[in-house]
Amino acid sequence: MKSKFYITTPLYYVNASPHIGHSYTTIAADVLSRYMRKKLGEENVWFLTGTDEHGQKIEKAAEAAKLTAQGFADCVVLKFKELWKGLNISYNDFIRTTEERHVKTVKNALEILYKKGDIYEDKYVGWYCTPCETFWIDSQVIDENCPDCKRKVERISETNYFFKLTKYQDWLLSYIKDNPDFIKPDSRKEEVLRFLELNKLNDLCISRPKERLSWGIPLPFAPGHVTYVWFDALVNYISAVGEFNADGKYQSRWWPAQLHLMAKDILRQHAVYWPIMLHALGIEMPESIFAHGWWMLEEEKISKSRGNVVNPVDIVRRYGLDAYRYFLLRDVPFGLDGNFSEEAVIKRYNSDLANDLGNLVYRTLTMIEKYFDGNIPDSKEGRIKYDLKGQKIINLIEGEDFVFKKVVGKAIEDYNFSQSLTEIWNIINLANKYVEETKPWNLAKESKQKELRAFITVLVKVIRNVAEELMPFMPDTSSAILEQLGKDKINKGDPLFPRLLS
RNA sequence: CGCGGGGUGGAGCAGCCUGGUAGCUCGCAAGGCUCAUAACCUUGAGGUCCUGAGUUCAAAUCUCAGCCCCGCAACCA
Repeated sequence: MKSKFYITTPLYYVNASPHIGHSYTTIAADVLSRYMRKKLGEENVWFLTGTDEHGQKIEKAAEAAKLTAQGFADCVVLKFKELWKGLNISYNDFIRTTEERHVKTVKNALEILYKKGDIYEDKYVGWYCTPCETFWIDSQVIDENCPDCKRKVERISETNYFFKLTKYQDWLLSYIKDNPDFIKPDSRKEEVLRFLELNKLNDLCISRPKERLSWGIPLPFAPGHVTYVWFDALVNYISAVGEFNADGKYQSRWWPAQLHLMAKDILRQHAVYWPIMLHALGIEMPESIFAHGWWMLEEEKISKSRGNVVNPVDIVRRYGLDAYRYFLLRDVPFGLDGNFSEEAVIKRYNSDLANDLGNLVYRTLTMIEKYFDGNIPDSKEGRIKYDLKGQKIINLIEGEDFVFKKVVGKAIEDYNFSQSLTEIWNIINLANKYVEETKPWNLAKESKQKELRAFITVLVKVIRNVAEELMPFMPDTSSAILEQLGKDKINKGDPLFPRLLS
């Protein structure tokens, strides 16, 4: 692990409002960023997100909304930014592909590749599906219909510009093989490898004539054409954190990225197009690319006809922000697909947050009020003699090896968020058991103050450590817990997660 | 021969790569306890690990064949 951490989400396409999927990727990136800031220091972490705003779909959507393309994009960007604020996303930078810094870098990149001969002009003859913005060759088209959307395709013949993917296919294949951590998880890496082994890449058409698409970045060497969306969008990862100097050398404090995070549907672009673009530009590869799974909406069939789609804002309003963040990262191992349902959210909320965590904090606070008059016993006051079980727990959290901290951190660094949370819950459960085994109410009756003091100290330490480790996942909850335990006089107040009736 | 994911106690999953007493969470049942949010703790019931064949001393785990389910849509993470 390097001493700095640059992480990105994909640029979200602004042809509509953000949904659960966007929030998933971004929350995961946020958790990693927060964790890394704690580990490496604030100044050594850079978290980038943003929006992809060019292309035909945007142009069309804007038209439908009776706005200019830029005006339309501006509106949707606001929605994204609002959502990120609502989800407590701690991004350092938000880049839009319509910003000058980005446009400039894209143009530079295009120019460099053109001069180098990696972009060339050619006549394209074939079929084009306007709604899909996709080119098809004869064999793919079925009765002059788009194989994807089944609508009529147009026969077109036009001059376009192509990027020489073919030239670098072998290089990419061996790069991926030589760098086993480049594409994660492994199953995805295998997918890409197999794809590269079994197929011959086609050169990528990276332009659209202006007559057909005006909403894009013009090619510097062919002003009658604009760039294709993916060529535009991927470049953001470098345009946001650096620039090309006069010699065409890219310079940046943050590059290369430690991690590009995305969902599995855009792995191809990130694992094939992007590395080749970088390589052709003479730029270092990102350290790794991670493709996570999808959330399947359980009520999908219903929601399609009824039109009520799961909206992150609604879930947060109903169950709270941290419950949402917790659910997404806990319920399904990162990388696999999951099923989203409110029922599942409620289950997690009640059993994990209310019964386990919330209740542990609450019962502990109550005991501090009851047995110690609201003052947390000072652990410095004399040596504390823990009982055997208490000592075991203390060893886990503050023994030489800091086992607890280590296993939680290790899982996060492996991008295994659910595992990390499971480890945290293991110690929460251990603490709940410890209460049962120690029976503090008996100690109180027998006025065993010393024992009681040691007992409470164990619980307080567990809770503090849990809050500490939970910070990247549930920042608000962690702060609330630490604040409560930081007061001179405990006032337990309301439970953190009141049970929900389902 | 389209692509991809998957079939493990009532539900949701882990285990499979690197074969060797089948594990977790929820639910259910009984009991315990009272500091606590009808919470917490203990114990228990419940499984042909899709089918068949093969490899092996040994297969949920490896090989082959077959069956079945899901997505391939949108706001596409």
